[in-house]
Amino acid sequence: MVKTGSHPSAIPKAILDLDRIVHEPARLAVLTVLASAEEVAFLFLQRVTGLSKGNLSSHTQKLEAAGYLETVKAFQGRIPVTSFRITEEGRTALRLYHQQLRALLPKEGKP
Amino acid sequence: MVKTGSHPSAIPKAILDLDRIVHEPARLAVLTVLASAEEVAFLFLQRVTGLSKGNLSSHTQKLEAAGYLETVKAFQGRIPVTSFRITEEGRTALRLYHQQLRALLPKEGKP
DNA sequence: GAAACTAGTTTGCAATACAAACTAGTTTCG
DNA sequence: CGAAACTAGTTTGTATTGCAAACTAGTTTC
Repeated sequence: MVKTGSHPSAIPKAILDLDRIVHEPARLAVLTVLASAEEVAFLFLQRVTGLSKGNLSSHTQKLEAAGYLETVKAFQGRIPVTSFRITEEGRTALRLYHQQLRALLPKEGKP
Repeated sequence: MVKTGSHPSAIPKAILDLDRIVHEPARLAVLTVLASAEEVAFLFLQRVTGLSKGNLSSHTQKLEAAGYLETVKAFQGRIPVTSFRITEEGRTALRLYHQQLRALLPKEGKP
């Protein structure tokens, strides 16, 4: 029988409401790391995510534009070092994203 | 203290391994609906997802190209009706995706 | 038989994501 | 010293998306 009408679940539309800034895997990885530490250096982030520098740079810029992280520029001796901190907004967005995902995951062990 | 080294979790890289075909919200919504019924009509799918026709059409084509659904063309009277069925591969991919998400979601009620 | 409607596809455009190439400076070594 | 190689990160160009407006093909209504 072909489904053409009747009781649509609300889940499909909820999926479309996911925060695309967070949903992008590269950025989700970044936010996840940032959420686990006070401040994280660029190169550390690059190593743990495996992203290229360029790619990481643009994703962190996008996250900064969204207000989800802040960039800290400093020097280690005379070498420039860029680090990042997740903001409260970023933490909130990540938490919300997790909640939304939980809501749309079927209960463990469904056919 | 800035994090520059030490014990990287494996999660960040796992996030990057998510199946992008499934990860796109529009397609995840489609697959989710298809997984819940034997066969689903185009227009029904459009209504429950809220996607535009063009958008839905291209996503179903992409899912078909990935082998995750099959398209069934038929006539209802003299009107053409397109329906979709999830394939075994599609079901497997969706299940795997769910497992991966579960693995990377923190335990309920973490700060 | 023109106008309006149904069902879906193609198209063109804007926004990504990504890595190669570049910038700016530092350290090493002949 | 000064060229070569290295560090840290940004900018750029390109290829891929995601999306809806415009189109195709046919059907029903007036």
